[in-house]
This record gives sequence, structure tokens and C-alpha cells, in this order.
Amino acid sequence: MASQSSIDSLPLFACLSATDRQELAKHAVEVPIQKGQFIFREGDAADWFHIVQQGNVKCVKSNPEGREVTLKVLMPGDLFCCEASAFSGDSHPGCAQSMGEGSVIKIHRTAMLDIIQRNPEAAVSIINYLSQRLRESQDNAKGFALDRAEQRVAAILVNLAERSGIQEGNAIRISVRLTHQDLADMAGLTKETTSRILSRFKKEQLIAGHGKQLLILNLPRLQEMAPHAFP
Amino acid sequence: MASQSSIDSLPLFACLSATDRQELAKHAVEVPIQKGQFIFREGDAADWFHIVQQGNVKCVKSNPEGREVTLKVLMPGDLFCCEASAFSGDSHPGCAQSMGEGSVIKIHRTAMLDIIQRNPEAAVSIINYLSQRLRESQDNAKGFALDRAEQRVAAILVNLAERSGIQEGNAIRISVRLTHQDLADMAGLTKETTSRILSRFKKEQLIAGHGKQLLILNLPRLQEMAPHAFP
DNA sequence: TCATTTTGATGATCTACATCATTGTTTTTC
DNA sequence: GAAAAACAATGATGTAGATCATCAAAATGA
Repeated sequence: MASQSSIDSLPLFACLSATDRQELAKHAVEVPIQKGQFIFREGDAADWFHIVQQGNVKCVKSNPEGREVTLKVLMPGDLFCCEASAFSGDSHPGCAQSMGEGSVIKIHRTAMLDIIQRNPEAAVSIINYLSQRLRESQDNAKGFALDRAEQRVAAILVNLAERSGIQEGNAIRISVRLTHQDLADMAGLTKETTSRILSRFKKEQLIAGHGKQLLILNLPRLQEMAPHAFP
Repeated sequence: MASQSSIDSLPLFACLSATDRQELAKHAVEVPIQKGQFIFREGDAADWFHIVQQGNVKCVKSNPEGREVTLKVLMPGDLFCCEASAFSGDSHPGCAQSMGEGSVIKIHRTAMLDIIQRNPEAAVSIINYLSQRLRESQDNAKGFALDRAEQRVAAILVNLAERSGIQEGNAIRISVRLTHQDLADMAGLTKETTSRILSRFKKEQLIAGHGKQLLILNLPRLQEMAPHAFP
């Protein structure tokens, strides 16, 4: 069973009564995750809702040839992107893979549906969440279809800065540890192309970083380059 | 005010009581649409839910340079893709444009939210609808990121056949009238590349068609080529 | 601390698709 | 039903980004 405080602190359940949250906590389980571990794979039955508690999780889809896209990198507090299917009792349309040490909270779909049935506020909250995710995903699709490599990478950096950035003097440190391959998978590019674009950004003083520590030096310029928000 | 029968026939509202549907019909308006007409544009306030009654509507996003992607072509009965925002009271993240003569039903968001608040069944129905749209959109994004031109075109043809196809002897006629530019916008390609791919498909007896009448001759082969479902 | 593995940088080359261009065919319009 | 406009087919050429290849630098782990 998950701790009550971890359920209470989730924005998604802010609209619920204390009683409902207690009920939810009873049906919630806390699970530790390791780097590289799959929390679920494409095709698995979607019986649980997952929420990131600590660390980062990526939602990944792959094609038969083994190439991958990362549709979203999740931060603590985020409901998993692929969870849409848990509502309809379907199977997972993609994988969720842990990017490092951390933990997730699992809530069984029956408990969640029960809450929704009895609680119109919660239903509207879920609807709003899904609406926003749909908009993000459509924006993402548009980006893949229309934007060039550099614009996509810029958009990803801006999004990461906004969602996980920590101000450090004049710079913003991205708290997610990412390899060039990770960024490439988000942008739908190869690691080589991504590497070249990042080198250019460094030369132009837009970013800095050694190893997996990324620093954003010039967010406004990157925002100008990025035609839209990216997951 | 929209006719009661048009509201009653929508799958999305099948779960509602007759009284609720009558209530909904009171707040619904039927609007005729012309070819090329914008039902709403990106950035417009999303105060209404729209449902296609007759004809076809496409959900379009464009970038500053004027290039476009069509995220979805809607058939009669479909709630508009971009409507997600009406739930959260946001502005439209894309345009909806009519592809020919037809009509749409508009329902004001306050009426819809009212029904959802009072009717958990309806809320779950909307949640399932949004979940499915999210999955579709993620699939679409994956397609743009990983699939090659030919695969994307094949996937689009399969999807259109499944959603709007009419069996005619051994062939399936796609009832939506599409130019090569329309298909190109769906696949994120130029009309030239799309035209060349369609020519090849015709040579291989996978499709046929004169003008805007598309005939699918070999659906199984196209399904093999397409690595996934496409909107 | 050293050995092994993973990651990053960057050059050389290749290719799928875009772009530009032309001519013929439908479709629309009055 | 003739003129205009939109659309389709297809060749020639250009290019963004993929692929292949190599070496250096970090991270990992015994």
C-alpha cells in the first residue's frame, strides 16, 4: 500500500475529498524502479494506473525494425502517458521504461473507475488531463511532420527546461539525465544528427554541459527557434 | 436547435437517458458547411463542441511558413479532434475545415459540462473517447517519426478504407473525396511524392481510381505494408 | 585504479524525399 | 459546353538528415 501523503500530494487528486483519497491510498501500491526497467511493455494488459513518484520514466514506442520514439519523458507527479488505455480496459499501446532509480505508484483501474463513477469532479479532472495530453500529442505529431531537426531539438530543450529546469545563476539546469540517444529518440532523429545540433548550440552559447548535465544558457533564443511546445 | 433524431443517433450519447438527450438537443444547433469553410481556426475560443453530421471535416495544423498537416479526417458521427480544449475552456489548438458540403451540430460547452457533472456514465464515455483519440494521436506521432513515406500512405489508405469504405464487388470504395494534396497533408509529404507512391500502388494493382474516386483493390497487402493504424 | 563499456564528436558518403519544372487531364464555373 | 482553374503524372536536380566509420572522453564496475 502506498503512503497517504504521496496520494495527497498529487495535483490530479486535489479535487477529491479526504475520504476518497484515503480510499484510493488503500488500493495504491508503491513500487521501486531501476534504470532501464520496463514498468510495462507494449501489448501488456493495462490493469493499473501508474504515477511517477521519484525519478523519470519514458513512454516509448518502437517499430518492427527496432527503431524507437520516446513520446514523453515523465516527471514526478505525472500520470503515465499510455495510461489512456487503462480507462477503456485495453492493452498498453507503448512501453514505459525507467530512466534511473526511482519509484512509481500503481492504482488498480477498478478503484480508479469507482472513484470516477461516484465523483463527477474527479471525472472532469481526468477529462481535462486527457484533453491536455491529447493536445500535447497532436502538437508532437505536428512537430514531427513539419519541423526541421534543429527546431525539434530546440523545442525539446525548452520543454525540458520548463518542466524540470532548476535555476542556477543565469543558467537553467535540466534535472533529467539524458544521453544524446535519449534526446534523439524524443526528436525522431539519429544520435549523430542530435550530437551535431547540440554542438552547434554549444558553439552559439545557447547551452552548455559536461556529460549528462545539460545547462540552458539562452532560453529565449531557443524558444524563438522552437515553433511550438514539445512533450 | 438541432433535431432530436440527430442527437439520438450519436454513439457518444447512447448512454444518456432520453430526458438528458432531450436536454442536450435544446442546447444543440445545426449548421450547414461549405467546401473549404473554416468551422473554427487555431486560437479561436473553444466554446462549442462540434459533431460532424454530414460530409467530412479535416483537423489541420499549420506552421509559420504555411505548411500544413491534417491530423484527422472526420466522418459523420465524429466529435471534432480539437475539441479537447472545449472541456478545459481553452482556445482551439488547430483549425477545422470542411472538405465539402455538409453540416455539423454544435453543442455549447456549458450544456455538455452540465450533463457530465450529473451523469457519470457520460463522463466515462467521454473519457473513453479521449483515451482512444490520445492513442490514435500517439500512433500518428510514431508514424511520422519512424515510418517511411510508402508505409504512411498505405496506413492512411487502410484507415480510410476501414472508416469510410464501401464494399463494391471485390473492391472497397473510399467515400471521402480526396486530392493528392489532401493525402499528402495527412502523410506529412509533398503532393509529388504522394502522387508517385499512388502511381506505384496502381501499377501493383493495390488501388485504382479515376479522379477523386479511390478504390482499394488489395486491402490485405496494404495492411501488411502499414506498420500501424493511422488516423 | 585499471579495464571495460557506454557515450560523444565529427568526418565521409549515401539516400529518401523535397523542390523545381513541364505537360496533360479532370473538374469547376459561368 | 467552352474557358478557366485545379489537379495529376512524371522527369531532373537539390538537400537534410541517415548511415558508416573512427577516435576520444566519460561512466561503470571489478
